[in-house]
Amino acid sequence: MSAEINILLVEDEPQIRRVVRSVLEGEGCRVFEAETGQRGLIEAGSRKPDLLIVDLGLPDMDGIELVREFRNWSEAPILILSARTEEQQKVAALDCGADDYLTKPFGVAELLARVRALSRRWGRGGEGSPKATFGDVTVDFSLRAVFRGGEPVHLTNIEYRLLSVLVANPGKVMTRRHLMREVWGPAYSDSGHYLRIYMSRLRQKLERDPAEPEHFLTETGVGYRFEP
Amino acid sequence: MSAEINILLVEDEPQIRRVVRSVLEGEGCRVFEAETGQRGLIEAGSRKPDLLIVDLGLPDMDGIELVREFRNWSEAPILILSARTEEQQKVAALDCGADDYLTKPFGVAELLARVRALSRRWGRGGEGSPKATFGDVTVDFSLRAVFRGGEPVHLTNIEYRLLSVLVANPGKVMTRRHLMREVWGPAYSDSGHYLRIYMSRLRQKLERDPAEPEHFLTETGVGYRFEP
DNA sequence: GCCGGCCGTAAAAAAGCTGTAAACAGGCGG
DNA sequence: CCGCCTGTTTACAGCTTTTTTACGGCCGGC
Repeated sequence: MSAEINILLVEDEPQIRRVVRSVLEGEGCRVFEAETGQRGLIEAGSRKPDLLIVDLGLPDMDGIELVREFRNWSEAPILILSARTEEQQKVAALDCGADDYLTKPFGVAELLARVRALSRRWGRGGEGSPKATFGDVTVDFSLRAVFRGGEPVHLTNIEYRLLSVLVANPGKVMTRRHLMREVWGPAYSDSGHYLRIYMSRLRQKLERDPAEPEHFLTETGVGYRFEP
Repeated sequence: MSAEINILLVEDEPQIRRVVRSVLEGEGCRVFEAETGQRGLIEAGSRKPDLLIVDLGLPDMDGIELVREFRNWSEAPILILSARTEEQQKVAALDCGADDYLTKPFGVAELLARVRALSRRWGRGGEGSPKATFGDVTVDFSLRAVFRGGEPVHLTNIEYRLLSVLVANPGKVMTRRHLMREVWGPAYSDSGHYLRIYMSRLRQKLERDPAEPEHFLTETGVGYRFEP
């Protein structure tokens, strides 16, 4: 879930810092800390966090000011922590660009759930998209797109499915039977004629020299093998 | 700000419905109401709200169940209202796909601020301002308006929704099924005939040469892809 | 060297999918 | 009541993908 994301925590109370940090790190996040607003802005600039958690009651500056500054150059989601329950505070913070507002005291489970909700929204199509790379080719599975040297390569449905199965099992010999079942479904019992045709097409589209394939190798009498 | 956006309010208590409706309409939103979870799902399917506000304590079904169902076909933001303050409730709702959780009693100003925060996030296609640009076309999500070379282009409801979904996922292949669910709702299982028609209209209105589209590309056998 | 199985490529034919125009229906305002 | 706008249905021409069909090369056995 929120694994692998970077979080910057701007909070002056050491106890809260400690508990928040430990619980977030328990979820696999990387947590950076800042004790003051000034320090927070500097850390934000250098760490490029994916999520900002800010206490409104900082000693040196108003948290809202920090939010406003941060929003000048980053779209990352912001979660406000605050002891103040006045509605006006919440409205001001949210309208300045914060995305959520949690009043102290809060439960860690709720904090985690809100962090998850924010990072779930934010993570769309951005960073953690699963990709595979070999030679000058990259396959982006979440985009369902293939690029070669930066240029997009158009693959047919069958071509893409075949490629997916092969790339998902690098180095492993895939029997013709298995490949055909994965791509055409269990009904097809063709001796593997289709496979030769589509392998040929894949090689022509993705291999440097289709006559001497480097990545899509044939295992005579058995099937094919993908080598990154 | 939140002008022109459609909101569906699922709430069984008439008083709360009345106050929420009036305050949201005061901000220029269109508000639809549903008294039960069943009715809420039906309304959601037909009204295609841009934002869903749900009371967890519905008479006929658990609000969480509604959230889960809705999330099957739409990614619109969800704001939970609830009298329950137990942390477990909040965690469950947020983890099922809700984006924010507000406990009763709440202030209308805070409600509005949270609605603003959610709808502000929602239109984010690109960077900075809630606008998207490609070729000589700009889409202003907060105005729900489309301009081409500075001149306004009129899009019908369906055309606009389709455009929004596509533009929100640049470079990604969107399956016909997914597009239809986002635009027409979960009920439609049409094989994708509508889609071709409205794609054609979008291209005629927004592409330089509709016969050779540069931005709205078709992935034969799969769906469509938007390329900025 | 000859033969037979296996493999790769290149076409043509069939099937299925796609784009566009145009007719039809229903709501809404004048 | 009428006309306009929107969304839906229908029809058809054109294109892409898939499947079929055909042909030539490689390699080991004999």
